Amino acid sequence: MTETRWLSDDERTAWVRFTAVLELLPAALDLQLVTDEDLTHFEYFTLAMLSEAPGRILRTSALAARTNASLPRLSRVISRLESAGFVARSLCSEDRRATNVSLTEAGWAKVVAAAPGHVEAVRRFVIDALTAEQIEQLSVISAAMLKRLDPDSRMLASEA
Amino acid sequence: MTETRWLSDDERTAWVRFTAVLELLPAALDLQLVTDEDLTHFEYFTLAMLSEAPGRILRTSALAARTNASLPRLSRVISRLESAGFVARSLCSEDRRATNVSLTEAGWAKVVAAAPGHVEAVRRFVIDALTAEQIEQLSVISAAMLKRLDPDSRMLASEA
DNA sequence: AATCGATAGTTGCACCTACAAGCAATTGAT
DNA sequence: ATCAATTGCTTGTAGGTGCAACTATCGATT
Repeated sequence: MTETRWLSDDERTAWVRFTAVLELLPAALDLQLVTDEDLTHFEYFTLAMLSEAPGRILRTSALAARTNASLPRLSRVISRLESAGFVARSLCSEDRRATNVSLTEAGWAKVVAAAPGHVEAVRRFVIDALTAEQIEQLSVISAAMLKRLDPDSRMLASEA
Repeated sequence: MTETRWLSDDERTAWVRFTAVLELLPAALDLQLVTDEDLTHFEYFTLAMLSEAPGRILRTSALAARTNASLPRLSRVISRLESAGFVARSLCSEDRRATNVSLTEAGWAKVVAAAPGHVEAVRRFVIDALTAEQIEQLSVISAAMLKRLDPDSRMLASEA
């Protein structure tokens, strides 16, 4: 094994701060959605991805790719959203193993209702805390990290 | 309610990318530690915080503050680390409600063994993906977000 | 010193997620 | 046409975390 390259003081400071953000920000966003809309961030994100899909319908595995969720996880989340009336499952005619998940009217209404509060939280904790220049920097920096974290950009791709 | 201020295109791009990082990075760091060291990132962080404390000992609530954990969560994590032999509980002489948690020799050895791999992962996914200038930008940006997320900087403070 | 409220920590219960096993449908090779 | 391997999704089981309830102790007041 080669010698460990420890972090410099500047690197360490940046990392400690960034780690704190990684810990606190998701919790803060979740809290807003759970208290205001009774949705976890992941549930909201799932509904949001569906709402942006053409026809507001997606196959389960396509939705899993967009939300970076495992199939088992997504399957249960869909079940919950289904019993809340926000999504509906239907069979896929092309491949009878597959299931399509579609956003119901109630689900669409839920996204529309929840979006402003969520965006407001994103502004409060992130966007409005930064200058336009810093937002651009964050964008570039995030892209650089994503190249390492997700080389195939499965997370961002709208499906080839 | 006032009119929603939606995100501009640039803001939205930055946010989508940053969200992906928020989702992928913790999972990537966890994966390295779990597979290589059989420790969750939170367990590692707990041991690391203890290892940096004077005398490698801390009261449970002080440790909870440093790790941003609820007492119930930390209590159970300590129980696990204790049965693994990495930490030990002892009674606090000054306040008999409190418990001190100390790092054992085995716990210290575990941190020492795990640190290089973890730092290497941090480098691989974050530090080495960025220029020195970008690391400085990330540091400043994180600080700005933390001011909103954690106004009292409980997370970073080494306890007043 | 007796008491009431706050604090330190643990535990019961419910929920969410991961991993692995399972079932059904599809694809590819013979 | 048939069988084996793969794919799409669901479910059984185990483990981690949050919230609320609980015990024990401390501190302040009377």
